Amino acid sequence: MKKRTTLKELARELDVSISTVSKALKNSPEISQDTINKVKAFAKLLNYRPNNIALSLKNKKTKTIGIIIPDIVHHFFTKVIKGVENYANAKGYNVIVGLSNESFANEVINMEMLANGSIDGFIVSMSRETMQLQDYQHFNETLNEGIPLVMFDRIVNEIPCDKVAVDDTTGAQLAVETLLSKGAKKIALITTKDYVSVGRLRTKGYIEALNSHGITPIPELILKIDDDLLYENSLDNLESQIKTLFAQHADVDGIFAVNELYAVVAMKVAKGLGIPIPDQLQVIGFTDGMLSKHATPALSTVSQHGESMGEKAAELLIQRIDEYTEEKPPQPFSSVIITTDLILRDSTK
Amino acid sequence: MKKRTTLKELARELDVSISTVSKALKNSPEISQDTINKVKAFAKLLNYRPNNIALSLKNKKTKTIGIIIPDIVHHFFTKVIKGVENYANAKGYNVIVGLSNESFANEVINMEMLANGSIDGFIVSMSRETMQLQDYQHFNETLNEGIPLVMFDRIVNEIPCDKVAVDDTTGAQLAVETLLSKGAKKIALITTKDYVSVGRLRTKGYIEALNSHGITPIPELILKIDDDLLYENSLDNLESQIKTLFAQHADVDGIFAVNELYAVVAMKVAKGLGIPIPDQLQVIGFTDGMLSKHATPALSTVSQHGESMGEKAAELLIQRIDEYTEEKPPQPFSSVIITTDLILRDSTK
DNA sequence: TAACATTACTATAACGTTTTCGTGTTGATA
DNA sequence: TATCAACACGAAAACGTTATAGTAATGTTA
Repeated sequence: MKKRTTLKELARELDVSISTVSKALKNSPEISQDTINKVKAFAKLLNYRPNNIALSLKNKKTKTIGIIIPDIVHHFFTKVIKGVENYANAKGYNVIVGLSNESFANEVINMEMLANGSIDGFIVSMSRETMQLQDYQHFNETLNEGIPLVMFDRIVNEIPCDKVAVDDTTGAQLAVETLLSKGAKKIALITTKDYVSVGRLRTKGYIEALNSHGITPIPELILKIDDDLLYENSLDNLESQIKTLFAQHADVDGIFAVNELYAVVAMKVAKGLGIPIPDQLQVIGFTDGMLSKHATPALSTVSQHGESMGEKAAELLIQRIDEYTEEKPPQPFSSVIITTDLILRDSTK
Repeated sequence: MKKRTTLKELARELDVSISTVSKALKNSPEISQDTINKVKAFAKLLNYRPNNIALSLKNKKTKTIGIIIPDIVHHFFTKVIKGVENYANAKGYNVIVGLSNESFANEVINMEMLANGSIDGFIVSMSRETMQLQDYQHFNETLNEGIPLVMFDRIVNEIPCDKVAVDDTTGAQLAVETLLSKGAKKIALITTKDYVSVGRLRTKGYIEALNSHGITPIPELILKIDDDLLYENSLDNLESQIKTLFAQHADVDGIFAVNELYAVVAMKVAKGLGIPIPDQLQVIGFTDGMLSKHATPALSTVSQHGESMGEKAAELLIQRIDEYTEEKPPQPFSSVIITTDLILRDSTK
């Protein structure tokens, strides 16, 4: 268990100054080829590698970016992380992950932990609680300190920063219109409470699609689930609500759900009630994850391209970091929309 | 966009020395209460927070740990990350994620990137390629440099470090024995190639269970899938292999699969062939993820408790880091086994 | 009142780099 | 042979901390 080799040690052993060693390793023209060779050979021998922390301190940049997400067990978020990693690593950045667990306090703590010089910028998707409380002070503080921030997926307009979002409304609209075009007459919606932006927007898409087809949305067909359910095992409540829906509206022949779990649970309930899918009931979900692919029947769904979102977010962030460090004039903030794709599988005709 | 406040600025503004400011903020008895109050008030006013990087350089520890995994889209790995985060954050550590994408080169690059002072220790699950190549040099180098390492899940004995594993063999054995006790006579196995340690060990459990019941394993009933399939969409090959199996051995009445995806695909094929589950065919998988819970029928499975594994790994690592920094005598390496649980659902009788 | 403690600070080194600005040898030039 | 580049290197500051050692100005004691 040896200590890490430092420039100082190399210098001492080679009987030259630290400066010389540093310059030699960087092929400085100030240093003779002879010395360069000697230093390099010796450095390789001792397996010298520069200390990143010292470099970070000197350069005032850490070459790492922090990503704060509500939950990592969600397939969508892991896709985003993967995208961020792809882009960031290629650019020589590391990625540090903070989990808020949908809690405001955790989000704040995590960001504070990282904002003290550990990272050059943030990529964030807000926790549910933050959206509820509408307290965005920690974001604004971060921005004020000169730390760039890119928000994705769960976005709010109040924060002046780059954003990457999914075209939730359009995606939902297309899904519902597809259901209509495939013959569904009475389409139910399973969504989240309105404070979750993505739920709200997808609900909007659902309503717009119906309206544009001259159909008046029926409130009873809209199930607004408390998002807690997603993260606990207590899906029973969701199941019973869906059962009630079927009981009261036996003629529902289409379901659009704002995530794949809701969709899969709906299918499960329907199958339990002996309702054939897609013959009597067609279902479309949102987010193309494991569940959609391997459900029976395979779920038609709106694919969000999480990996692309992550890549785009990383790109925007690193651009912004460069802008700061190179003291370029600030560009206006961009809001990138990643378009969705409708993937038709066996839960639709 | 102000600059970060430093001790130096506080000192200048307050017309005292940097040392005084530093000590005042730490309530040093050397400093008068008067000055302490003044400094603290001013520091709060300017929103001073110490620069982590400078502290890292000084303390020679970064308070962050690196976790290197083959893939983040796997539910099991995200569970582990969550466990690591839980424990690490509670101890004031950050978690930095590196993805190897199952590639040896990526694993090496990622570790090198982090080993240059960015982290205090590693938690690693080897990439598939690394297991194939059996090249563990980067691990040994890391250890030689005094950076502690904890391996989990995909483990190899050659590396002298702490380990956290699942009792793969026992778990598999129990699963197969349960299948037998529930009346299955002819049990097939869907596993990975042998170089994947977990696949090999679970296969061992399968064989031992059969042997202990006086049943001779039939090679044709053992499908060794190339793991590539897991990560691509090309599950078709797997499906066709399973179909062939059913065609040649119509009397197979039990399947044990070494992961949940294989199990779910097997169920899908069986359902396609009109084989009723669990009446005519019982299935048990490994890893309790989304797929298992929401498959129809819900999949009986061996639960690995990924979150506990992550927590344990983090605990071992941080213990080891403390041991290093406090220069305690080295403890022998521990190999912790996280026991599995068999969760019985609807795919078994 | 000289010696010594105590108080409340300040100066400085150190962590491992990079970089700017010297500086002492050479060899060439006038 | 005095002057001046060119060359090859070293010293020192800087990044933001902390910790050790030093130092004035007091107060206390014999």
